[in-house]
Amino acid sequence: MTLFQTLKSRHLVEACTCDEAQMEKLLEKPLTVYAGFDPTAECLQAGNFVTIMTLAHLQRAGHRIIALVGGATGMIGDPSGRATERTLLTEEQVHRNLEGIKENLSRFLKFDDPLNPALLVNNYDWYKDYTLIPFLRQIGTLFRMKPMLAKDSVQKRLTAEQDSMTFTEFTYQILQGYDFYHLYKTYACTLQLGGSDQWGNITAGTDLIHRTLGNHIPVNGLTFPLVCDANGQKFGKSAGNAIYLNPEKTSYYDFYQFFLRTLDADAIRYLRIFTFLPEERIQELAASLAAHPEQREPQKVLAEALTRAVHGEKGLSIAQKASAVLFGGTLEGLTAPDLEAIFANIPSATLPRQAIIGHSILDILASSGFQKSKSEARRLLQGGGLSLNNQRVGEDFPLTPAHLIDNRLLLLRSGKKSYFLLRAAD
RNA sequence: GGUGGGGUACCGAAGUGGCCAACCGGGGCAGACUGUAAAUCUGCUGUCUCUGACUUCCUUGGUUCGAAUCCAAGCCCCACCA
Repeated sequence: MTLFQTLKSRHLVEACTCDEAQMEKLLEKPLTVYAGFDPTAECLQAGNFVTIMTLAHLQRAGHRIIALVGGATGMIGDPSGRATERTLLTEEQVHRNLEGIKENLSRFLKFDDPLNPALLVNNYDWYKDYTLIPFLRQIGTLFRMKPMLAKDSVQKRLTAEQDSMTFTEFTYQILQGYDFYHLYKTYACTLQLGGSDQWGNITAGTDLIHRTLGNHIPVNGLTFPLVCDANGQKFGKSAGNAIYLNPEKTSYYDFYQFFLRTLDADAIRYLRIFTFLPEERIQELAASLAAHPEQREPQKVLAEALTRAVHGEKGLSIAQKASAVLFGGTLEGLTAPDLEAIFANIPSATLPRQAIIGHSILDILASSGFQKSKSEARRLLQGGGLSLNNQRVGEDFPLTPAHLIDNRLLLLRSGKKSYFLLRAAD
């Protein structure tokens, strides 16, 4: 199977700037390939996995990988797929984010491979010293208005009813296009990868290179589809919150659970996209899903593979242990340190002991910050959705020292999976 | 700049003097059923000292026994024209 066929079978191909047969042939020889990452957060998100996996496939096949972090473009904001303008990041934020992103990427891409190391570049490096006039003279002159205005991302914003596009955002495609030009000149990079929403930005680059250096220059773009779940929701969000790779932002447990909760209809496709499991194994899991859907074998394999890749054996083990405790039932035999470890990243609060003992559970729910207001707490309690130390609580009552695990912890839970740890301080 | 329309809870959207903490839909939160699935059904969704009280319907003043609803001024948004 050729690399291109592999990518196709893994749902990682949407479109390319040349025809597919040509692309298939191109990928047979080692190329230098790049894809961009927005440094909008201090770490990457599950939504970045598709890009990462595609790059990883290419690196495994012997291509040289460049991960471009958009230090400069991140300060501008990509208008693609957005109805409104992004909040601009500060310079310090972007620099902080770079470090985290490299760390995340290194879980999937080899940056220190002696034969074929991946590269990490930051486009801030080649834009930072530009001042306005040289930029306009040297780079601005390379672009033509008509194609820029014709871009889908621009048209959508210009015709949008509210909130029009700023010049700053409009300039984004110049930077993005010039990135490709720069990487071609510097690293002989000839292929750019991106999500299908990046089409306009990718062609801005290939067009630029063709126009300035000649149509014979073999630069191309390859896009992969944006991943949505069977309900049409964009992949990588859980209840509106992004799933981050950084355990401080998304706990091992939440990360693992996110994949474990994958819909049946998505599980097999996700295995193809997000893991390197061979097709035979995936077929087995598909059969397992069909025969015993309640076992959720594919989901378990998926969650395990990704948690291990991102968080290592240690993170996986914590996530699994936590899952067992949280879905197994009682907290029998668990000590406060156990709970602290399992719930390390779960929302928590510390209150003085005298603010807990003798106070009603209702007051505690609100005063700890677990529930937004006392009314909300009351509704939760009346609706039968509250558990204390994994035991359903039906009505209000005052707390006694007996409720404290190891004399210092309270485990509150709303519904089935929303936990909150309350510590008593002396 | 001119003319017209509009600002109601997380979003959309009713309500145009008392029956309004405000119909309805979406979303969200719980409950039942389940496989930590989907679908479905049920309840809740301003705050509190919670069978009642309090603060809300852009802002500020006013009319009135009583205003989200009427009046005035201001702020903001939209459409068409220039």
